[in-house]
Amino acid sequence: MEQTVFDHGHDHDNCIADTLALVERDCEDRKLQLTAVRRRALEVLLKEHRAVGAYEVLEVLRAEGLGAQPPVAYRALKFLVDHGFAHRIERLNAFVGCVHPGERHAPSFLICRGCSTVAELPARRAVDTLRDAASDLGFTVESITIEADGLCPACTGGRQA
Amino acid sequence: MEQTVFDHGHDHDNCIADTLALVERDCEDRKLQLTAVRRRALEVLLKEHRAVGAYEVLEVLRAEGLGAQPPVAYRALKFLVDHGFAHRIERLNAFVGCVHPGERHAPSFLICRGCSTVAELPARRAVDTLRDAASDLGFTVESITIEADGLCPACTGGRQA
DNA sequence: GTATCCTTGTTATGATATAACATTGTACTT
DNA sequence: AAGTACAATGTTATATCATAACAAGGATAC
Repeated sequence: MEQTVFDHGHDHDNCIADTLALVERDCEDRKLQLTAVRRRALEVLLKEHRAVGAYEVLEVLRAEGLGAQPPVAYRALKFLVDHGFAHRIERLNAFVGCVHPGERHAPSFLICRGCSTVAELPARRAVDTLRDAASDLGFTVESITIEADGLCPACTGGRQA
Repeated sequence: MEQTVFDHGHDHDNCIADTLALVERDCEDRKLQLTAVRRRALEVLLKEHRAVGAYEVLEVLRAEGLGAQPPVAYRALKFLVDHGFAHRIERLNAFVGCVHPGERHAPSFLICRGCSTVAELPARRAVDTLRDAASDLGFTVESITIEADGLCPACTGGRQA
């Protein structure tokens, strides 16, 4: 079974550090500038496996003198999303750090409405199927969003009904 | 192959009338009030196989004295979505009329970035697969969004690159 | 070292969405 | 027909999400 953020025993400090290291590496390889603003924005996302709004990222940046206006946050987030270091969660108009930065992947997301935790699951099969079906209709797919709302293991059985 | 709004020769007037009739029927059966506001909102959506924003719906309602403030439009749209007569397109923060009202179905959407046309495709398989995968992780799925952005047949090969 | 491009800073505004509360309409009961 | 309970609408005000447009600073490449 896939390892996800719902699992216990996932070492979060290393999880952040490892992902950051991967992203740094990737940026060097691809000559991308992981500037202070962008790096900090990514750290904010990675700190929690939860969808974080642009204005929430902005608050942190602002508190640290890294940018005070919305476009700063939106631009940093756009950079992260464009290069596969973060994903936009359409249901929430918010963002999560990517747990497989750099790797080509076809993610789907499980979004808990109890705690806002977002888990990323591979959805290669579903994506290929949809692409093929679209192609049969003459529709050229450029990007796909697959998101499920519901309750995570920790929030199931509680009072979130 | 599935019949979609990309097909030529689809008789749009009948398409609207037929869908409305189905919805009326369904509302009677289920004792739902298809009020003037709700009915008109649905007509606006059905008129075009395109995602329509809440404020665009509101403009029509306002012009016809059916409600002047945003909550009126949002409430009508919520009614339509809640009862399966319309779908929300997360990518666009907008709405489309459902082409299979009443029927239980697991829709996915092809969204053309050229002309904003939205086609609905069945995605039973993908939905079941995701549900199962989530279930294995202890996550209870309540609703699923599957959306693809791209170019429809008519817009492909043009200057929309 | 200067031209170029990328990134950031800032102002202003646009677009989407809902909370809260008052009023009206509908349908069911007696 | 009056009462009552609930559903739907109307309205004000405001929250939340997002970007256009332009100015200035910083990195890189010749």
